[in-house]
Amino acid sequence: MREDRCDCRIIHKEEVEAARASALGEDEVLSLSQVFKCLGDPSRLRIITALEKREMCVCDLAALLGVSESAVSHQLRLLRTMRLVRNRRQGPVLYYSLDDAHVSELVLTALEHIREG
Amino acid sequence: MREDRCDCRIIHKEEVEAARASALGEDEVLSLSQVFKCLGDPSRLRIITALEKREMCVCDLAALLGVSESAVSHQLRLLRTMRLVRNRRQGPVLYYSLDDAHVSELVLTALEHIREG
DNA sequence: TAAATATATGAGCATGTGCTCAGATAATTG
DNA sequence: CAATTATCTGAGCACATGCTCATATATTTA
Repeated sequence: MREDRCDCRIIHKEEVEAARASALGEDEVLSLSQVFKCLGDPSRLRIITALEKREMCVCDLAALLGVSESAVSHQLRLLRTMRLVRNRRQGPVLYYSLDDAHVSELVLTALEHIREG
Repeated sequence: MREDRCDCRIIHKEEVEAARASALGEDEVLSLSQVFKCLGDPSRLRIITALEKREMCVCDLAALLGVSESAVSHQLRLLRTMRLVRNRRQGPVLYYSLDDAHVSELVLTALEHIREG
């Protein structure tokens, strides 16, 4: 859609050009947004903050959140897709834990942000 | 809904109790999710990453993203509500910039995460 | 104060999201 | 292998989200 828009409303043309030149690629912006979107849900955040301290299985997470195991399983799939959590199987039970340190770091930084409001 | 669910599906009762005891408060989880949700949109992320390097006004941001000024304005309102950006007025023009260092930090951490995939 | 510029806002609509329900899959047990 | 337990998955529905369009507000200028 960019093509059929006129430039007459641009106040600082050079700033816009500079911003466009240094902007992130479309793919990276999309991946970034998916990671944040994944964190942008209360249920998934409660899962993540629980997993910060211990690994947990699906039915325990469901009990903790007070929602169905199906719902938790759907959420965990999303979190796994974005590599925010991983699991290990022990018999029939899948134990979930955070995938790497970035996840805790993101939550911690955001917590700082809202707490200093 | 938690009350009318039986506990028979809990495998590790003590873990669940411990998790529940150390869980974040409902309000904080909600605020956290709103911050991440705010970051979880490509348009808003493009705004934020542009503002990391320079302050910009609404119409320039609209030109940069290739969307209407109205759309940008709506997004900026959300970002302002979550204290992710702030603005200063210079005559009729509002210049937007990032609100604090947490914002860049969040984006940077998430970038690291997706780049090491 | 009327006109122009820059931005904000509300309503409405198309699309996305998160849940539930029903059923499938995987691992263990008798 | 049948039954049980733990988890996964697809479909469908209620609600949220992000855009556009029309209009309102704010600031400057003539």
